[in-house]
Amino acid sequence: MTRPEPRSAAYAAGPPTLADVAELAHVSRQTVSNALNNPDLLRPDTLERVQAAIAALGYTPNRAARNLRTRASHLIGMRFTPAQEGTANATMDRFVHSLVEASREAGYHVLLFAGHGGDALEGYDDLLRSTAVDAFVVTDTYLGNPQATWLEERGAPFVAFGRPWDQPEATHPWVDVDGAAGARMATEHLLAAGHERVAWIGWRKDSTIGEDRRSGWSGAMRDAGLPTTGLASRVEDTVASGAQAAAVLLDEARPSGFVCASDTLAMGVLHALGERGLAPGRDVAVVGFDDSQVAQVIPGGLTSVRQPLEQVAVEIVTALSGLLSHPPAPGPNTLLAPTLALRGTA
Amino acid sequence: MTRPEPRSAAYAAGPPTLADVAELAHVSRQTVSNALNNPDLLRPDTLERVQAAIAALGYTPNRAARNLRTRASHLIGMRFTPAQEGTANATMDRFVHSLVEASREAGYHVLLFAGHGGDALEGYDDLLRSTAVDAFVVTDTYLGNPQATWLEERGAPFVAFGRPWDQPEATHPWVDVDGAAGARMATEHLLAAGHERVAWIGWRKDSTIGEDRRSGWSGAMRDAGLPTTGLASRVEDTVASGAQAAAVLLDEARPSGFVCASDTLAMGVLHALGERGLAPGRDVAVVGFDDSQVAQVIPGGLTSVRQPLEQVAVEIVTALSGLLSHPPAPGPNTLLAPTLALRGTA
DNA sequence: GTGAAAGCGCTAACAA
DNA sequence: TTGTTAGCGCTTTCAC
Repeated sequence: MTRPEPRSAAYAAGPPTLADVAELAHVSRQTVSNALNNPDLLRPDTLERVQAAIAALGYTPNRAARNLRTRASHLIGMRFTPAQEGTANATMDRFVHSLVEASREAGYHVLLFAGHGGDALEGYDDLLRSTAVDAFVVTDTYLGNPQATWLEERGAPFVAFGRPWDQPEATHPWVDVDGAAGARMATEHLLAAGHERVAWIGWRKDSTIGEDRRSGWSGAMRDAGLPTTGLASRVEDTVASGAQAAAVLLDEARPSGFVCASDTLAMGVLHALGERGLAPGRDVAVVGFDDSQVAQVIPGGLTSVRQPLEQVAVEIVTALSGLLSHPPAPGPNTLLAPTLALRGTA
Repeated sequence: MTRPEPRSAAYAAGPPTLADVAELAHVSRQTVSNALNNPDLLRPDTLERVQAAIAALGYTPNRAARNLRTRASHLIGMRFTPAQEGTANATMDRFVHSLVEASREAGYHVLLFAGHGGDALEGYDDLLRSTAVDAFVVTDTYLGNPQATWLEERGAPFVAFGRPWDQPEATHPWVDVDGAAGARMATEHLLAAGHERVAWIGWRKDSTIGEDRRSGWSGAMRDAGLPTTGLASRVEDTVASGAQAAAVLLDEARPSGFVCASDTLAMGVLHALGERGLAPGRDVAVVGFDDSQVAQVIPGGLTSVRQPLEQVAVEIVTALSGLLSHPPAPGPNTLLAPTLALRGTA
């Protein structure tokens, strides 16, 4: 004890420390620490006295000191990429909030960092080497990016939102949403409503996640004994591309319904329908993907596949907790089923 | 120096420490520290040798240790509230990313926390007392919430996104967007296009921010010598409310244009127009507020007032840096002008 | 310009 | 059950 006089809350030059609590409760610093971390070790009356002192001073352990000692920050790092302008993609907002909430319940906070221009890895490297975070949540695995591999090589704990499509040798934990099941659900919904010519507008072939969703559509069509030839289009994820693809399909294949890989593409379809005076939902059915705000607020609403992001976040934090426990207890990877948000277009 | 043998990067049991670098460069630990924090103090050749060692080991200072010593975390805390489902409000996503980016340039990271159910203050209190963050960014001042006052009482450094409308005695730094100027800009745009009966659909009167925006509309109308009687409506921020308000106004006041306090309300107007077979932009002009994804992707696009969130973030971080420097240098509060994103509806 | 010593606030190991 | 000792990795005096 080097500090000459203890600081009361009223005269605090800074937040109270363990020593202040100890002095007030007439115990040693270690006993206060135990009261916090191993309350079972204390005699009930001592514990009570210490807790009273803690409450009286409004004491909360200093994070930096605790982090230094325990070699843990209780921080989860995540690279935050904003929704692209001009698209309807908006899963991030919902996911981040879910992650923050789920992390809190597990005693963690979420630290955001940006991809430093070209080098996405730099942010990870910095945080890792400075031991600023305990683990990462990697969200953009679908880009075929090297982050997962890179982190795995370094033995950095992380959980991916998204399966390691391109890395069959990957062994890291992941949580994902079954996109194929989502597209199948959407397609079967249209088939059940009597549609027979259901078209697909998806992403370019190099998008594994897009191909996965597409397989849900083609599988459902095949299972129903319906042809798919000429009914599919692979384009960029923009409204204009969706509109253009829809126009071509309407001319050449006369579909009565569209299932799309994204709400952005679905908006393109609505655009194309509008230009032909066709009413979405009545003349032609449309289903999007992601249940974005756009799907929710456009007149009539856009039927869309909704990812259970809250559940994804919970599973990710569970996996993370397992990973960070001693000894590490990697849980099973989980594949969650999406739901279909029914609205006016289907 | 208690560690028996230095750890090379190859045999690292953990990340290298200052001592490892010192040993490799044949200098003392303090010299390495100086090389990092006060390079001017070193002789060029020593500096070079130390830097080589740092690079060789891939050394990055341990955050927890540095934080403990310097009593700073280089973390900025922010309460993250997700966009409400069923609305078009989506400023958070863009703002958070801008903040992360601006913070990075100033050497900070962003730590997110959730409002613990009812008690929004709890999250702030925890982080503050555990000295987990250096400062806060407070975004939801418009709710008339007590956070700003609460933080100010405790002398906690923070910058608000939003003026302290309800607290005239507040002296904390803030950055805001001039909502009145935005609504005025939108209104004047319609007036310049020949509209004379421009209606306003805004929020309830207890929303100061809503009243501010409304004043931009009414001011522009007054300046143009036009009447506003019967041309305004105050409703809840939902699509349904917007649609209902638009329907009433169309029946009773025959406006040729609408300016709305949000894109959500503007979508309601589009809804109402659609039901009457009126074409947005051609028959009736509509302007929203926030330039959400919805505004960007609906067929034809929704003209909307766009907040300069990137700039807001930069100003906030600037203010924060001033606040956290020694001695604190509070900058001037800044009020930024929005722009008008012109699209099909106006 | 460089090195030695001290200590930030906490917790792990051990002693009493 | 409680207290003592040591030290996490870093930076800040202060000698040299």
